[in-house]
Amino acid sequence: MNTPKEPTDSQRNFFQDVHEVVRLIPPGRVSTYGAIAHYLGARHGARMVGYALIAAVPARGLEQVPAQRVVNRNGLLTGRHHFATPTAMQEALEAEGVRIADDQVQDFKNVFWDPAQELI
DNA sequence: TCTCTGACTGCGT
DNA sequence: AACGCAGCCAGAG
Repeated sequence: MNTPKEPTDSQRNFFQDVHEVVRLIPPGRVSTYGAIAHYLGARHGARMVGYALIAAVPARGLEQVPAQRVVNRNGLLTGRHHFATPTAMQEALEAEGVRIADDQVQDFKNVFWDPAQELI
């Protein structure tokens, strides 16, 4: 059987794959949806990466999937509204040493962590 | 069953 | 340089 309870192994695999990459992001560093999508093959589209994070909702365990370390290509905390609190994402990053200003990561290029380059 | 939106990005005009 | 559009896949109405 194919476990009808699950949508499809392929989809679920993608979700878990994203979670794994996000989990590999070191503290004090941030990554982007596009970087992760590209690392996975860029065939899913950055959108799905963000969508996968929704399934990874930190509400279940922030340490399990540090989605706060994932921002858009502009270094903007686009998904902060999805956290338990609108400032949870910012505070979580600041707690790790990442400076945030106006919902935007400072020195983004400096704290940017590319899985395809660092996690070769 | 069809349509729309959504934690995005890159390209074209 | 700035603005707009199309592409990616999946879940919800």
